[in-house]
Amino acid sequence: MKATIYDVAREAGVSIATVSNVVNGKGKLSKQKRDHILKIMEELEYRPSMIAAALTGKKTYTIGLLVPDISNPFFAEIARAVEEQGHHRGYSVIICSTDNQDGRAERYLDLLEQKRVDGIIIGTGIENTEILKRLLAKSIPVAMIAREFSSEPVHTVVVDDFIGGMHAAQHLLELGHTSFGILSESKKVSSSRERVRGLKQALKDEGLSVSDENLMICDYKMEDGKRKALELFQQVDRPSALFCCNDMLAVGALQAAKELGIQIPQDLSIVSFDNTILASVTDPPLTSIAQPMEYMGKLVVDLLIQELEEEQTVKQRIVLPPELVVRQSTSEVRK
Amino acid sequence: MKATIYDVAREAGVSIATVSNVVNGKGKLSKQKRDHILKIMEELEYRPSMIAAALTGKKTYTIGLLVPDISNPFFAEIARAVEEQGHHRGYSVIICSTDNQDGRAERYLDLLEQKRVDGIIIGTGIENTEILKRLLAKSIPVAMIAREFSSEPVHTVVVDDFIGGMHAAQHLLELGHTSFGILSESKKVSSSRERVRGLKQALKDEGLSVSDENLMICDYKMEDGKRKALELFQQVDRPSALFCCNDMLAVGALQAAKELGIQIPQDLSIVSFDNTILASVTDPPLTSIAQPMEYMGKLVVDLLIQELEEEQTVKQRIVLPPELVVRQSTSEVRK
DNA sequence: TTGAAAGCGCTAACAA
DNA sequence: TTGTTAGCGCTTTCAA
Repeated sequence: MKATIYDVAREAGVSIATVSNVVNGKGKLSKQKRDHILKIMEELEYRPSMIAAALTGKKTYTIGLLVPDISNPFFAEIARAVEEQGHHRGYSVIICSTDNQDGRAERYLDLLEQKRVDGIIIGTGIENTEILKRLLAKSIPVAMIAREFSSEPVHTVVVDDFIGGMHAAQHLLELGHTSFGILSESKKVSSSRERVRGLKQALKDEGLSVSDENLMICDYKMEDGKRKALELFQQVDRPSALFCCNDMLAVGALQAAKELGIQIPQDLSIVSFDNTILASVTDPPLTSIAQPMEYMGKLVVDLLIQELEEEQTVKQRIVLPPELVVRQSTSEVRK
Repeated sequence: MKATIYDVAREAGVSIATVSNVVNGKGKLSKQKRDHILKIMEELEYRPSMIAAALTGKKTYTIGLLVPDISNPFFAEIARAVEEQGHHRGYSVIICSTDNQDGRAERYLDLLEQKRVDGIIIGTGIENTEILKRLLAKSIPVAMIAREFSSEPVHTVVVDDFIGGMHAAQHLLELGHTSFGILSESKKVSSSRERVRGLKQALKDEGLSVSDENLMICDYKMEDGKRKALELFQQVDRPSALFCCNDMLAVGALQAAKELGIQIPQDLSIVSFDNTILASVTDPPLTSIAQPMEYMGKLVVDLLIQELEEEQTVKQRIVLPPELVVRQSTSEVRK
């Protein structure tokens, strides 16, 4: 059976309080006695139960991470950064892939609450704002990453999606494009919404626009990007430039283009968003708006831990600048 | 403050035992009383503490997943499958990226033990077998995925790496190649070792071999694959075919080739392993030996849960067949 | 069918 | 400096 604090105490001839003290580095006791107890713990392979500790009021040192899909490279990189910084600060992370479904998110949130996690990082869109409001009302620390929730103050780390969308537009405009298509995620995903808004705004500034039939709403899956891209490409007036709200969709578009014999970038320029590993390895490599994923992950964790350790109440909203990375999926428009 | 079982009991005018029963669907009590209690729980937003439940002997319904790097697409897909099936069966998963460092793995293992996880899935190479032996000795359920640990019986789900290596060799041999290079991970990674062994065996069967200077040992990072590939490509007798132990390394090799102006597959054929999303989007797309990641993830979880719920002792070792997926990174050798 | 009470492994007063 | 003791929120006999 597993050794408990009682076993150690008995074996060492001290009280459990003393053992507890050496485990937590508290109290003053002779180095000799401490070493002795340490030795006993070693012998008994004693592993203090964080479960029991948590029950007495300590934290669980566990946080939850909600993302649409951990196998999506963007969220995989975010997760890695969160895990890294969490671990560094003494917290473990439980992953929760929501598939962008409110139902799943809600169930996961409930579960995390039951597991008494110390905080939750949300990187997934949640349509029903009630869910988030209820969560916040519970006074369990929450921080958002790569997603916004504007109707309530929450710690947030995002890239300026609107500016990112504008960057994409400006790049395409400089290349002479005048007709545009968009592969976006559902409007409930705040980041995609902003990106599209930024793109449209920049176009509008030049007296241009995107027609409704050229704006395709997709799932966040590659396959759906491909499907919707096929649809888009087969319309009568195919645009000369395509903006994809993330690399996954862009990869789908790339595949659709290949299937239809559309040459990238000669026949069609593509700008994507995120700049994950995918953007650098595709054929051709994708021009993409980069998000500093690693840094963002580190920041949310710090924000969250700051809140739950220092109970500070000023909610921060950190907005990082996106960066255009030009590769080979964009070129001057063919006259 | 959070509602406890006492609050519910008091409010409902029953004992905590009764509340406990309705939470767990045990005991027989009138539908009326049950509904009443359910209603109170709703009102109080009662969320039973799994921490407290775990302390009384119940499980934590949490498992740990050790992988080298969750941001690596292969492990991201494995993680997604593990999370999915875990969630389906009622378990949460804590991710642990070890960077292939024994030290990190050991610390994570200790932590998971303290958190009293119900079981651990290991998908990372651990050099020091003592660590694993100690873990197994503790009678905490363990299952391996995509990695082997042969000196002790453990539940294991792997692809037949040896056969996979042979497949790669056979494909290259059929294309007429006679000189080979290898980008492998460290020998401590059992899967890579077996893949290389399979490749070499198949070559040997044809009277061929790989010279030592053509076998490069890499980190599991893309950058290192590139670095080692550059080294390899700049040798006097550049091989006409390259086998990469995983997609990440192959992507690195692709980049090295591009940098040196080596055409793939005209100047060099590349076969990689894993068939992650990367293989399908690179330029050119990679011929790769596929592992059924999703299925493997589901299987380990089932194996692990079977062990920890039914305390069955016969350790299973499930070996799945790898599958050659031909894309455009391989072609007939140029005479 | 329901309740009282012991106990899970630990922390944190409070005493000694 | 060290020990005693009362919880933390739940499950689980055992009685009623």
